[in-house]
Amino acid sequence: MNHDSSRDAPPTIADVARLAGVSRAVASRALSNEPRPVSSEKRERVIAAATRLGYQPNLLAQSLTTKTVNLVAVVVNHIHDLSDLDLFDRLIDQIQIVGKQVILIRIGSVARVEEFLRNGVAYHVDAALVFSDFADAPTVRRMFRSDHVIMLNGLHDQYSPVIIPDERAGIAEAVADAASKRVRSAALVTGRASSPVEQARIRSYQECFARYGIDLIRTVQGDYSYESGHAAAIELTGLSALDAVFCTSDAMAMGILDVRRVDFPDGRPTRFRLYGFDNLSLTDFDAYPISSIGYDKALYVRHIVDAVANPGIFKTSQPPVTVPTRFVPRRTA
Amino acid sequence: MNHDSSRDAPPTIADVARLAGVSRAVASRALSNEPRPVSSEKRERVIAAATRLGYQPNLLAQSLTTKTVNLVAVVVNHIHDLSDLDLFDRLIDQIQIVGKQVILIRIGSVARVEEFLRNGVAYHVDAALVFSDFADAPTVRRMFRSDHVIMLNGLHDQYSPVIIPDERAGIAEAVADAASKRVRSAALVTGRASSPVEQARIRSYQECFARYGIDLIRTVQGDYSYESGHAAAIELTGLSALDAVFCTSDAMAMGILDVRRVDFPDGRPTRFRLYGFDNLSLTDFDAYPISSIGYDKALYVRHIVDAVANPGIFKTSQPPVTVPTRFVPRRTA
DNA sequence: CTGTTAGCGCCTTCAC
DNA sequence: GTGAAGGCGCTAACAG
Repeated sequence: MNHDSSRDAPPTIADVARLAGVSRAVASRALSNEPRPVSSEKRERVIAAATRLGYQPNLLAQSLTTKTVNLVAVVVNHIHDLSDLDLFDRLIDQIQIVGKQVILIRIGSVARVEEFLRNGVAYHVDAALVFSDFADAPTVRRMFRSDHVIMLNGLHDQYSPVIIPDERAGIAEAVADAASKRVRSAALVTGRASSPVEQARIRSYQECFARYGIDLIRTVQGDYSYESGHAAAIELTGLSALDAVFCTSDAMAMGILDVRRVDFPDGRPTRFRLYGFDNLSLTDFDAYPISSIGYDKALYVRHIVDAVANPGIFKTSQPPVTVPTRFVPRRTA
Repeated sequence: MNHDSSRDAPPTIADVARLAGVSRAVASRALSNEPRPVSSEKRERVIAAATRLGYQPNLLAQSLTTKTVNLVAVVVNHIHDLSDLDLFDRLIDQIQIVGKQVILIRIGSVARVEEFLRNGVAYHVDAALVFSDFADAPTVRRMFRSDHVIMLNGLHDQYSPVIIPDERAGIAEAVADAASKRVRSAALVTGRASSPVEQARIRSYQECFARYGIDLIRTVQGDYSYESGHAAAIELTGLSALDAVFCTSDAMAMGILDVRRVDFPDGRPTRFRLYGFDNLSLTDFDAYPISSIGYDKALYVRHIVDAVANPGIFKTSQPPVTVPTRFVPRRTA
């Protein structure tokens, strides 16, 4: 059934060694990426034999002895949000560049986490990058039998490296922008308050509002989605003395913009200013020129990949690596 | 360094067996998902021991004997397009439900394919799902040392299963819709013509135009992106006798809509009708009510996962499994 | 039902 | 520089 090779089972290193007329050990050394003692004559014979057989090493077997699988787990709730597009493509690319492969694990719910733990269906990976907020650090360490979990979801503890956007800075800039435009009253549209990241975000907004004397007259809970933005907009209609609406996701801001589009001719605010969060590349579309808060995704990814590639440098209780966020003005504010 | 277990190295099945006072084989059988002969008394002892140790099987070692890795490679160009969001989340979820994990492999270029082949960094997976059009069937079989590659990119041969949307049907419906609205002349905005899928798509449009006597007065090449839609719109301005514009992606249609928004008050066409392709969930946003062509993504994914889970049923030269597409009217047409 | 044995494919000692 | 031997963790096959 193999349409590119004459033998049935894939060739092993033993086949290569036999064809080259050397021992398995020599074949192994010749094929290694590290410099290992082999006479250059035999090395060439081995490489020729490997090529002829179309030999591909079995990485699984290799991992069994080397204890390094070159596999990185990326654990997510789902890849559904628009903001995911901006991040994961880059992340996967960079992980591959450092010679590792990505196992993408989708954890739609806590039930899924428990199932994983029960059945042990998770590979023993070199590192796990945890975006999902359904799993905390100890759980993930257990899932992958590895201390090398990198927590990106806010559920970290002192034992694992952490990389987080410093959202306070961007929020402060956005609120300062509003204050400079004489905003006195605001509404805040939030996501799921269960996430620690979201809780911190909300606190930052509240602090900044207080600092600038902006009156937070209404908080509406959404779920980051466009639809929940729609709903929030309806809940906010009628509030007359509303100078600005801050949303903790761009998608929700998009929903609000669409409901209140008459108030934004050409995207510019006539009744209230609109601030999003995430700085989606989607806001480059003409129809959604939403002022937002974002960070340098390339830098974020670089920090993550650094942590993956250099497991040694982390020390217990080391402070999180942060990535600065900043306000990105567009027409809606 | 293990913060959830007293021992340093992760426990192996030998540890579990020792603690339970049984042989490794019995422990293995007791922990197996398949029904294997073990006395229920020993089974319980083994399970208790495994729980106490926090034992997680090493899937790598397991694979080495069972010859099945429960790993599926999903090979993509990138996950950048909006249409990807609608598909991959579902796909990964369903693959996990049948008990397999996804290795997501991003092949940004043909150079990357060659690098993969040279370095042999690809795991020996149970199946490879190929969306990327940078790799053809023989290449992918070589990459993964597996005949079980499922080609979804149009580059298939007779030796591997194929699942493709039947795009002709949806295109025919869309063009019929246009014809029924007295469209006589049209422009076509395409993606990269190098892809066989795109070539077939273009041919389908041309055939349908001919059938209904619609005059194809201009073809513009884009790259599926929003930006290329913008550019195409500018290239199309000035064509006076233009009744309809068909795009081979929704993103390009969105770009055109934004440039010509004055011609679509409330999304409804006043000068020409606009047809997209993909039926993005994004077109549920109020700002982009684009008539499109789409298929049932759940059905598509089901066929793919069926093929993954049942490697046996495919026979050489078997015809492709198709998924019907249909026209989805919205306001722009 | 149970335990022993023999590998899976690979790499790494360790003598030579 | 080389090869033989042992072992990574696990399960299949075999005797009992």
